[in-house]
Amino acid sequence: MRIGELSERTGTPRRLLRYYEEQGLIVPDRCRNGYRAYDERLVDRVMQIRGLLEAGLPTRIIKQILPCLDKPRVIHFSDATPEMIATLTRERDRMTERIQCLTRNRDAVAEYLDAVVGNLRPDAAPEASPGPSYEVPANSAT
Amino acid sequence: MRIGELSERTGTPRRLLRYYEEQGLIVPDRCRNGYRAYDERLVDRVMQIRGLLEAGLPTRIIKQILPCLDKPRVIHFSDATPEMIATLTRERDRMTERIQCLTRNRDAVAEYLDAVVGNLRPDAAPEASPGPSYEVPANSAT
DNA sequence: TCGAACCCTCACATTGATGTGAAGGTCAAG
DNA sequence: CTTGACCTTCACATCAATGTGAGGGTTCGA
Repeated sequence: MRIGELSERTGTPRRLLRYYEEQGLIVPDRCRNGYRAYDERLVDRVMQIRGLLEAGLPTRIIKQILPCLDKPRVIHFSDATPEMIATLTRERDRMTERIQCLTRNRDAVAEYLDAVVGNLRPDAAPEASPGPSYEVPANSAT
Repeated sequence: MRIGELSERTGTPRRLLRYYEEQGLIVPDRCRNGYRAYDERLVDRVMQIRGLLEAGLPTRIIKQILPCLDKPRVIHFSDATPEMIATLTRERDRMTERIQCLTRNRDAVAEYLDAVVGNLRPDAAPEASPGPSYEVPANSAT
């Protein structure tokens, strides 16, 4: 497929697809006329890239971990230098930290929301703890 | 404490502490001489901010979710406008997506690492062995 | 043959999070 | 009083990710 279709299917601006290529994250073929030709599998890959970028990983790191994520478990020993192992280990741990931080804070936000909508919408929420120190204003329904 | 101590205790450049203040994420007092005076609790708060930034949240969003995270569960109903509820819900869901994306990819990296160090020596310095790619025979769990 | 809808490269602009440094005020110790 | 280690504000620089558009080629259907 060409860049326009990939762009639509991934919700990614063409500009960024070219940028990811420039950063070495994806490597499309070229048609005879110079147009980029993307493999079907790049749809998933692009969304994976976007997710990782969204989660704060820089392209430099994404480029390094992408080869680990291919379906047929193939170990490229040329990539398995000591530095690469160290990098991957470090990134794995950093990702774990991010996950923990995000989880903690997501749960706190969710708890807050439960408390708020529990007061505003008594039909949708299960019983929250009896209100310790927050007060319900007299607000109109919905 | 003053900015230098907070900087050291959080591993955060002074520049960034002033930046976070400019963005409304932290609000230090001021001594009579104009120096910023930080409360002890800001140590945790700054590290929380850094974690969230690291995880890809912009300061604009962090500013909005921070008030939900205070220990004594106090609902500020002035913040509980419909737009605020919508924002928090959206951000909660985005955080969940990030967590899922990070978890998937972290696990893949971890699996890859397990396979690699499972073949090399898990503890000693691995050797830089040039060579082609190998298919790793079906490996069991660690 | 023309126009619309694609594609290309190149290049500059912007945004958010940072780095860096200048010019100067405060304060404790020598 | 001076020096050094703090602090202040201001401002410009950088970096990665992204926006935007100019200038131009390709393909296809009316």
